[in-house]
Amino acid sequence: MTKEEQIELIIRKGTQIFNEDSLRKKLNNGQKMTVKFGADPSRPDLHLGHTVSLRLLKNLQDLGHEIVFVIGDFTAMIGDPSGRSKTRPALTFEETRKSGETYFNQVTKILDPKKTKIVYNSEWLSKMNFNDVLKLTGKYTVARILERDDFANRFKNNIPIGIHEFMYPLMQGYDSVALKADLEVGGTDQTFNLLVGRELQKDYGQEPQDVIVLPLLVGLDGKEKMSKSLDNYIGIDEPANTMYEKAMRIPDDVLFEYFKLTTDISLDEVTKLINDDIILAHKRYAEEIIRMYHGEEYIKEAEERYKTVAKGGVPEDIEIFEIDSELINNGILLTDLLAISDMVSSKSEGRRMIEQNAINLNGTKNNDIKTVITTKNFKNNELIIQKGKKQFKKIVIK
RNA sequence: GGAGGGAUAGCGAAGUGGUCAAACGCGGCAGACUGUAAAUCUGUUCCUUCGGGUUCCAUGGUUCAAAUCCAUGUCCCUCCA
Repeated sequence: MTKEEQIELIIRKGTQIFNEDSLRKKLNNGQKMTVKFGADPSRPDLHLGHTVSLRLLKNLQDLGHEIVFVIGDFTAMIGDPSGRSKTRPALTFEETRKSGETYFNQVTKILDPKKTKIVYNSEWLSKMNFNDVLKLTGKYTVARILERDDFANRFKNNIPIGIHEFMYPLMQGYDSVALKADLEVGGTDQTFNLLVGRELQKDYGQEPQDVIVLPLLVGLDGKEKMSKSLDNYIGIDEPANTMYEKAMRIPDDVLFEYFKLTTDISLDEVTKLINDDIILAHKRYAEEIIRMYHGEEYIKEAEERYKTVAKGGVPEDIEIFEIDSELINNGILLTDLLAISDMVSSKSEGRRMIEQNAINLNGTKNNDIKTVITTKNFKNNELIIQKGKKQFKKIVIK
């Protein structure tokens, strides 16, 4: 690929670019850029959604630019005092460094570690005194902050906004000042914050960074953006088998997006694949991501396995639950077994599952809630319980 | 500082003394149909030894009986200053 082609590829990926002319100039003159990318330290498990940006960053690295990941440890260490996001407890210094390390290890699966740097924004934010903070806040107005969509919505719907939340865009923007960033990359949900960086840099007498806004990858539910917490993700660390399965489950009408955002296959080819045979297109996608994150040699096995399992077969890598022989010898109610092996969250739910004909014991449906499990139900010392189509557990007597 | 409104299951939202384990919608799970897709239809969605037990922000109180009434507290919103 020529340099011109590489540049075009980079430009093409952004849904929005501020400012394209300036970015082209910087890319063309070959001067080494500092490319800023904000990272969320609380969830370092990478999935395909992250790879949309990472792949672009890789393109930039290939042109010789330096990628700087900014870990927002400052806010993470304070925690969110509003109490509404209980999922974000305050982290200790050590914890933030550790997740930074994990982050680095993961992103360098795609990126060149030599051209990748991790920094923590507490390095400069924690040194600011109240004067500095006032100076920073003085650069912006409430009205301008309220331009941001999610603030505007919350305000309109009477959902509280903490003052500190108003500060987040400013803090993120200030990161760009501290780093003297030339370019920042982020998802469409970050557009506002990315632009604040530009404004602040101007105020602090710097050349404003350019910004590439990337589309967000929608999750396997076809609705929400891909995220671990919604469990609609394909992780790049997941086994090839799982990737294959999940790839087949991508809703048809977003498959094109997946190809476009996460692979290098030309869009013409993708269009053809999808129009010709949607199922084959899914398979092709599955092969593609397995090739990228595991290797060619894993494809065949994953495909074979998918075929068997799809036909109603039983996967081979089932989670095992060991049970005391005493319990089995005395006989245990199926509802109880389901509950203690964690297949259902309560005995009541277990009973419902049985009643709804969702439970399969070693391949045979069982809808009697009074079923008692004894050694007779075991074959070669194992009992495979299937709940619904996708959940399996192998019970083994200890 | 003053006046008023509110907090109900994962979420949204009814319910204002017994008929409330709490309508309805979304989401989740399961069954049918399929391509382990979507759409659609059906069932289900606090726990339970199936007798019952524990829920409607918290703590006290009134009552034979409280999600519902009263007191205090916590949090949120609106208007005025």
